[in-house]
Amino acid sequence: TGDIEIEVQKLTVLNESKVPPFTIEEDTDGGDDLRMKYRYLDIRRPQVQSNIIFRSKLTLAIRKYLSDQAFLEVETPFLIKSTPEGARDFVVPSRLNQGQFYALPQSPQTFKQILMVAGIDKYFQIVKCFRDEDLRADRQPEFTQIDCEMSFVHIEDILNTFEGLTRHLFQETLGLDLGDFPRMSYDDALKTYGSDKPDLRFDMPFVEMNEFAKGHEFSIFDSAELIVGLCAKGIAETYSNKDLKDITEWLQRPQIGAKGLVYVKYQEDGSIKSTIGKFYSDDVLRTWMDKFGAEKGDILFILSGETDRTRKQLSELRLELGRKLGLMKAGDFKPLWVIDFPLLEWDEESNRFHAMHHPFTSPKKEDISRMLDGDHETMKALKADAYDMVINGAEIGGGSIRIHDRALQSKNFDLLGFSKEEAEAQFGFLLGAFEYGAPPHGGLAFGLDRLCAVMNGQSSIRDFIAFPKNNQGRDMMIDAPSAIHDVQLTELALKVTAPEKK
RNA sequence: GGAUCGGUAGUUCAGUUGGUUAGAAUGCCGCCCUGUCACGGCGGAGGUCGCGGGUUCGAGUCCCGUCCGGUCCGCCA
Repeated sequence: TGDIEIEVQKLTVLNESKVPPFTIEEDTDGGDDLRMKYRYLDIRRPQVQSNIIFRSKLTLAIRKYLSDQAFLEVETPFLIKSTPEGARDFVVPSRLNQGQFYALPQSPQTFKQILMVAGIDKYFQIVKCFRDEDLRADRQPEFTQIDCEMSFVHIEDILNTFEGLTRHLFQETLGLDLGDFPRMSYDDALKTYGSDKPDLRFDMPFVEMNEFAKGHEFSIFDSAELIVGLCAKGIAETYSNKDLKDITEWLQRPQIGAKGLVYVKYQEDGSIKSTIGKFYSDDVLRTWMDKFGAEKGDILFILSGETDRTRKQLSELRLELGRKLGLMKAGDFKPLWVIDFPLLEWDEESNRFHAMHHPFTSPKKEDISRMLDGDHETMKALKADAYDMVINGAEIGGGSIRIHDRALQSKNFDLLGFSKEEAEAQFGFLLGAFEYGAPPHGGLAFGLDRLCAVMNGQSSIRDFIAFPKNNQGRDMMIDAPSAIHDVQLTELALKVTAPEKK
């Protein structure tokens, strides 16, 4: 800012530069595509540069904190046997074993568990993971995890340890005290916010309305599995008919898929205006206001239909209102532990159970006996010692207490549809380890890129990664012939793309 | 795999119901100014309107196809 003046006496140009394709300044005029093509110019911009500096500082703070807590950083291999379930694997052809492939790890999960059996009681690793799935603003096919595991611990130990780490990181890098993280069960999160990663920077909780909204000859509500609404404060006078029409249409887009939106306006003069005034008297609608804790000037938004879908739709509406009404303030951080996830998730399509977290997750102690001889409905209701850390509606990390008993692990594989042979072939290494006094253990993994993005109030993780992937990724690929130049792959092997999800 | 938005100077974009020579800002080049800092003044260069086909007297604009990109859904244990 002009504090220092330099009198130039001699100027040597070390190397000339062409005119850059976009302005290399705080605010560039370059589009995403151009910035990626000339990433070496883009990274010169203060914005991107400070992101990369931040990431470096953050990983240093992580290593320091965990080391001080006696965690050991241990590397695990990248060229490994494929682990089914979950995402598609990236594969690498093997030179020595024609027609065979390595998979790149989706996470070092089994390796870190083996380290627990091996007596590395506190492990961490800042490690690349690979999942062959489509990109998103907050998702890259290769991404970095802060991967952690501890032996002889209960769920409390883990939550406290990594809440401590997170609090330390915010304090150290942003000078912010996050305080104690609130906790919420998975069931409550879905019931109250329609999401397993609610953004708590604003409240706007759901109110379920079946009990008092049914039985008024409004057939849409009467036939719905769930009627649920939320209250938007103080917008009744400013939210126009056009706004209401727009938000309804927004909800009806195929991505969200709501059938329609019911609103009840409680206007400043005390009058009620609603799409369903024909079925409900103003007096009845006023009693609704009490249930929502609504006051004059508020609007209730109500959706109905099948439970899961309706919750999800209302959750989208909640977030959209939060954005539109400016309730997600920059610099505001609201962390949350979501706990007590279900162990299993029934998949209608493949007609089998999937692991909600992963196949090594332990059911809650009190659920173990029910897991061993329960029926289908019991299985659906099993809860796991699994948890997610959520900050501002972003899933920052997640983990679980693992199974450390061979028999229980076998039972879990069984439930997930693995045959004994398949389980042995895929996970024999780990199952064998469990037979030698495996300690109780558990851990979690943070998404480093997401943590960086959330801490800096950015929605995209892209600018924390020096060389991110774009959707095509062509610039990072080589043609098959040169990739496998000295491997005599069969025609069949050449056609292999990636193993399909089982 | 699906939905949706977009592709026009180096860049970011505008371009009406189809109608002369396709514009703006910024950047770039030249000259002038020299305490400026988003400097200012004057002048100038720069476009196969993604690509291919069609309709039309006439297409940046309408239709069909195709390629590329963004966002979202599916997917992401």
